[in-house]
Amino acid sequence: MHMHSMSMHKFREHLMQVQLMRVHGRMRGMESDAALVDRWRHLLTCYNTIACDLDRELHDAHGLSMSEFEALDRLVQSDCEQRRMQELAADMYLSQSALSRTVARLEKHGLVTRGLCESDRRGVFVNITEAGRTLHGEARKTHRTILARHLTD
Amino acid sequence: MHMHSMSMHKFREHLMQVQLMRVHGRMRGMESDAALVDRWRHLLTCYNTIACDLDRELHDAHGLSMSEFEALDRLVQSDCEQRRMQELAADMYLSQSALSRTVARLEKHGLVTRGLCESDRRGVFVNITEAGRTLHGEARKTHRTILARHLTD
DNA sequence: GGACATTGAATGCATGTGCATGTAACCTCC
DNA sequence: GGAGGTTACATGCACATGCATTCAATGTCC
Repeated sequence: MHMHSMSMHKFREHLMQVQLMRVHGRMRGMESDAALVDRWRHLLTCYNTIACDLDRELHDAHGLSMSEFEALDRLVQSDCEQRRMQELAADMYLSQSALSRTVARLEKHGLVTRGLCESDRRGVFVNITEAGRTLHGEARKTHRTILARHLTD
Repeated sequence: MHMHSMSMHKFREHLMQVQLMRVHGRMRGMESDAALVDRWRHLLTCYNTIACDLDRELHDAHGLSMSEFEALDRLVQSDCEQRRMQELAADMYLSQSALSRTVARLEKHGLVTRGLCESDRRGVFVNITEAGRTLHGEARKTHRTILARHLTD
């Protein structure tokens, strides 16, 4: 009987410790960790589902990769001529080298042209061509349709 | 006066048409298009910022790519032995071939082992090793830290 | 039981990406 | 004005990924 009382006491101590941990210790940290990971995985699947779909359909319908379309989209949106190159890279998620090659690809297909900047001859202007505008106009429909399919609540 | 009344009438008709368009026509469609693109761009930058950071730090600190860590994370989480291969590919965003190579890489570094499935000898089990568990335990801290840095409101 | 389709995984191939580096133009400080 | 550093872009390289294909094991229909 004495023994039983003791073990009960210890059990209560244990319960209290757990409760303390939950309130401002590790347990609570672990809970928010799980929530964090959930949010991250949700972000992962969202992004990958949409990006994959987008990339495939843009390619099949218009021969454009996602990055290429995003670049065209930025060029159309702010159609004042500026030293695009670095600004595009900053605005898009792409690294500088990746953007360089993306623009090279677009240029090869006649969708943009590279122009030298007079004031700073290191800089490079990227100008969208008429063909570029046209193709973007068509691809934009595909783009919006797919976004609507996935992103509408 | 009659004339004035007429043009006023036409003007009112025009206003009504605009309003109708806004309510359930093109104007509203255009507005939601812009909102859609905003949400998409937000998703893009969120994902790329975090993924880039995560990939770099996991690589520098533990020699793991993001996909490799995600695979280990899944293996630890549900540690019952199952015909992982295809389930992993489905659970993660990866294509079947990409997962095959990811597992090959992990195996080469001794973090997982491949095991044959007796009931269906086409299937492949993926088992995490002790070294894999250990490395995952360390990498998990880095992972959670970076998620917290970006995903905490 | 044997021909044909299907499934699970591995692999050849093309490609897009990031990192490190190269190269030219610009800037600064003496 | 000339040396050293910085900036803007291009390029060599390694590599992860997706698609198409291959190969073996399984399932199906006659």
